[in-house]
Amino acid sequence: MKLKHLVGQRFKERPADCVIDSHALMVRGGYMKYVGNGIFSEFPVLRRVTSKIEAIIREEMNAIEGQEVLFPVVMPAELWEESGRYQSIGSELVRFSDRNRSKLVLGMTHEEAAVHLVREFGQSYQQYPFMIYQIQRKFRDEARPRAGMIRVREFTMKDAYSFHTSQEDLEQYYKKCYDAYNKIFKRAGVPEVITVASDSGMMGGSLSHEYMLLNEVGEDSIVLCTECNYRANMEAADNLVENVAKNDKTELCCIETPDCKTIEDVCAFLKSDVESSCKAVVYQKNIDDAFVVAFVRGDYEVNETKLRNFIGEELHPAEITEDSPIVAGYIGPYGISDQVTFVLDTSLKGIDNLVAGANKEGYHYTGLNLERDLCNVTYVDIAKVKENGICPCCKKPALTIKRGIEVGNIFQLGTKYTESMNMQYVDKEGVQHYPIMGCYGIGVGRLAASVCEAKHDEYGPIWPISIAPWEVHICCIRPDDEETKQVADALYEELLRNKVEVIYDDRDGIRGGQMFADADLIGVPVRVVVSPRNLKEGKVEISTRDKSVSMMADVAEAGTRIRELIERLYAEINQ
RNA sequence: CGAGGCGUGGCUCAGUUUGGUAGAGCGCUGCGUUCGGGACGCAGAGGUCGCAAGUUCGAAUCUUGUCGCCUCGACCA
Repeated sequence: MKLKHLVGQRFKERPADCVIDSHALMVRGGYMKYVGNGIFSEFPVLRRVTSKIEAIIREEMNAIEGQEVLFPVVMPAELWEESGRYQSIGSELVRFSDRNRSKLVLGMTHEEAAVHLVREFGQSYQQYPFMIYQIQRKFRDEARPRAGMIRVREFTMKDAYSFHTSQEDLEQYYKKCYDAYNKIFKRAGVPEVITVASDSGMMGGSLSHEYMLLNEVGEDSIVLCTECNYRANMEAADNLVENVAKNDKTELCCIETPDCKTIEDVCAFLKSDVESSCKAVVYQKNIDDAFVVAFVRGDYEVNETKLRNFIGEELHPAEITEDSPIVAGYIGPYGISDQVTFVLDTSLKGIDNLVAGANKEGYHYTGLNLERDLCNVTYVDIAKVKENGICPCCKKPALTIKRGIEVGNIFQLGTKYTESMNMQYVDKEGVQHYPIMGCYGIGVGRLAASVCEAKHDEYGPIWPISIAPWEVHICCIRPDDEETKQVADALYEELLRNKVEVIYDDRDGIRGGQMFADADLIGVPVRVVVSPRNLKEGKVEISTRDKSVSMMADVAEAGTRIRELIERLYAEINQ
């Protein structure tokens, strides 16, 4: 490919609306073009990256007996009504009608389509297990697309669905898929992708893992243990708290605390510790606006995912008015209105002498002892883990919190979809059962953008060779010089003959600086500079994008040296 | 959906306060000089100033409405 014919313009200035580097570089480098909110087209450079990622995924999925299929993007609403998700999913699912007023949806995930495709095939236990997958576009009407290709509305995803006749079989396959995913990320040049335990969310099911690329721009908080291998998404991380009983039980007192609406105010006023105060966070159920109050120790935050899972309903932050059965700023578990559901976090357990709101404007209780003063006290883990928190695995206070980009996930789904959509098989004894499912996803475009985010410098992406748009970038400086042009042309031809993927810059009238800047933006791992200056010594210059290799090679040997270098780069990734 | 910011050639932005013939740099076309980290000169092309209504002799500029984008929040396999 000659660079002068490559579709997609590169330019110097950082676009104003790009917040993260990968987005700016991919726009500047002619990788992608904005079409609409959260919607982009891919130029050839990016398409070459994403198709390489797709090829790697395909190989690894096929290697664990995956069978590639293709589901439709547009599906009749009936299919989604069968599983119940036509109702249960919010506006993220695009719903519309065709000319006959038939209700349709845009595929945002394909569990329904997968079950639909195989429910006749899977009637006998003898067909199991099997896995089907596709690599396809999905549309999700995200509330707020952002960060370039990281969070978009339309995107390419590999989604896989496996079907099993026993939980043991699912678990065995889940492990295979777990390993296959690690291979995929390693082959894509990001072995640093880690797995974390995750919350299953709307997918349902029990066990699930997310694959995270640790990066500051990530949207997820990841809890890691520095002493053992414990890793979890903040949403799913267990929070262990050990309160040391002080045995200083005192009487329950109601004390006037004027204008003390925050924990800090109250603690300052009463000269008490935040650690022996009780913070209230108020939510309302989406379904009927009923109030739910979460009580956590003053220095903790509520983990809304864990709270939502415990309540079993969708929640939203409360709007407290004068008619509400609670008094903003003075909410406490003792004497709270019985119209309100409240949950006590485990961080409150074992505190003898608690400060909490008195449910009365301008008053707090001191000396509250939950087990003594309330009946039937149960504690639920609904708080966010804190830095240096106790690891649920090794019990050491060694937890740390980092940001991560979710590039893939795997779920043990169970029978949620096979039951609701009535997919059954008969076993040896002729008894009907619902197959057990697993599902496994990787966002292709997000992975490309994440790799760019993780591996770039101020001049452009530094693509791992396995997913780079090309393997070699030849810069022919001064193509108006006859010998230079001849040598560069010959090298280009030789590499093409040897099936090397090469992008060739032989533009006339372009200065070296601009050629290098363009090459940096395209981020090809091996760069070859053919110029009059080098040819004076009978050499061409071969270097890597990350600057780890830089050498001069004789013209006659250049092709061989380049191919050796390419092999070495592949070997480094696959070692 | 809530709060804030911004919409002026392909890109980055000035001009808006105080209304008076639409600007610069990059990019693009042609010619010339240059030629290893985004060169220079000359000559060009390209904009209903997001859209609509209003005020005015006159609106990029003032008013109202509307659409879009960005950020934070809500939301989220």
